[in-house]
Amino acid sequence: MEISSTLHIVESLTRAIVEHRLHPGTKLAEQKLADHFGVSRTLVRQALFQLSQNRLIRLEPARGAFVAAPSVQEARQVFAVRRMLEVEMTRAFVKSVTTAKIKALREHVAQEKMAVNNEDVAGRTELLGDFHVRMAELMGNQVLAELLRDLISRCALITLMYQSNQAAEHSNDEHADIVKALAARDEELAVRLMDEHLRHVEENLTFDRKVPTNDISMALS
Amino acid sequence: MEISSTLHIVESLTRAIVEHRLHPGTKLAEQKLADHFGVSRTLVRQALFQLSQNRLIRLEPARGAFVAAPSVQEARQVFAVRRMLEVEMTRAFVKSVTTAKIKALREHVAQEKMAVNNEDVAGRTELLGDFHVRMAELMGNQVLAELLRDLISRCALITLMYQSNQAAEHSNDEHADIVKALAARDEELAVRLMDEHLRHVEENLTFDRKVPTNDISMALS
DNA sequence: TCTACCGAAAGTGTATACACTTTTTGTTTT
DNA sequence: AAAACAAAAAGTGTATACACTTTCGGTAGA
Repeated sequence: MEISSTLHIVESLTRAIVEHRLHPGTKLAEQKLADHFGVSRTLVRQALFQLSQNRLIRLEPARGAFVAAPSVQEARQVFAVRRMLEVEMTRAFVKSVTTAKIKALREHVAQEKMAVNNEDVAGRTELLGDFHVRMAELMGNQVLAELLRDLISRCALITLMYQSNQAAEHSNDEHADIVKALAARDEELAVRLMDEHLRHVEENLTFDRKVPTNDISMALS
Repeated sequence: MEISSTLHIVESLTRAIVEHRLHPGTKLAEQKLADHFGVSRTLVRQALFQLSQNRLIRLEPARGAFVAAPSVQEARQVFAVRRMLEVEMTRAFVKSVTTAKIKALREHVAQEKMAVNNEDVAGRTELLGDFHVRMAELMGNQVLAELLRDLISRCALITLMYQSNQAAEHSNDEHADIVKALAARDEELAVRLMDEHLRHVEENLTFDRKVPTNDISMALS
C-alpha cells in the first residue's frame, strides 16, 4: 500500500487546496477525511497538524480545521521576504554559475513553457514556483531551498492560483530572461530582472472571491 | 491545569535541548516522557512531531525520537540565509526608522546587557536571538519575524549554546553598534555592521562534543 | 415573528488497546 | 570466548473508545 498514509493525505489535501478545489474557509471534518482516505482519525489529525504548520489550513481549538484564507497583508509580507532572499540568491548564483547549472535551469524553463502552452494549470503552477526552488538547490543551499518552497506554497493560495494564462506566460518569459542574464554572468541585470519579476507576480495578485464547494468528497474526487 | 499540555511539553523539551540538559543523540522515549509529564502518549507524540518540524529533534520511523545534531554544513547554510535576510532587513529598517523603534531596540540591548553581566546563559541566549526578531517585528513584517525566530532556534543548538561569556558580550556590543548606526540613519554602516556581526557569530561556532546525559527525568529535573 | 432555551447530533481532545517492529538479553553453538 | 540465534521486553504505529465541546433543530415564551 502506502509507505506513509499521512504523507499521502497531506499531499492530496495540498493539491486540492492549491488547485482551488477546496476553497478558503471550507471546514475539514476529521471523520469525513478519515472515511475518504480509509484510515483512522489519528492519521488525519497528523496530516491536518502538518498542513497547519504549512499555513494551508488553520486549526481552531475544539472547532476543527478550515482551509486558510491568507490576508492580503500576509501575502505582501511573504513577497517582501521573497524579494530579500531571492535578490541575494541571484547575486550569489551569478558568482558561482556553471554551464551545468545554466543547462538545468534552461531545461526547467522549457518544461514550464510546455505546461503553459498546454494550459496545464496545476502543472504550470508547480513548475513556475519550482523555478525559484531549483535555483536554490543548484546553489547547494538546501536550507534556502526548503524555505523558499515553504514561502511559495504558503502564498500559492492567493497568487499562482488566481493567475491568468497570460500572467503565467509572462512569468515564464521572465524566467527565461533571468536565465539569459545568469548565463551572461551579468549580476546587476540578473538581480534587477529577479526583483522586477517578483514585483510583477505580486502586482498580478487578484483578490477575487469565488463560490465555495463545501463537499469534501467531491473536491478530492 | 494547563491551557495546552502539548505546548507545555514542547516548551519544556525545547528549553532542555537548547540549554543543553539533553544532548544531541539522546533518545526521547514516548512513554517515559508521558509518565514524566503525566499525560498520554498521544500528547507526547504531538509535541515530538512539532519539535521535529523545528529541527530540534529528528524522528526515525519505528525507532523513535532523538535530540538533533545539526551538521556544520547545515549551520553554515542557515547563516547564509540569515545574512541574505537580515542585510536586506537592515536596509529596509533604516528607511523606515523612527525614534520609537530606536527606543525599543535600545531597551532590548539594555536587557541583553543585564543578562550577559549576570551570566544568565539561558536568558542571554534567548535575548541575543530575539534582537533580530525584534527588528523584524518593529518593521511590521510578522512573516519575516516568525521566519527569523525559526532560523535562529534552528541553529541555537550549535551556536549560542556553545557561546562563551566573552562571545556573548561581543554580540551584545555589536547589537549596540548596529542600533547606533540605525539611529544615525547610516544605511551603509548599519548594513556592514549587521553583515559583520552575523559573520562573527558564525565564526565563533565551536563544534565541541560533551558527555551526554542519557537520563531524561534527570535532565528535565 | 423573533428570541431564548433545551436536547440531540456531530465533532474535537485525550486516553487506551493492540498489532507490529526494534532492541535487549540469555542461551546455544562453534 | 566470540558469534549466532531465539525468546522476551520495550517501543512505535494505528485504531478505537469515551468524555467534553460545539453546532443545529425544534419548541416555548415574549
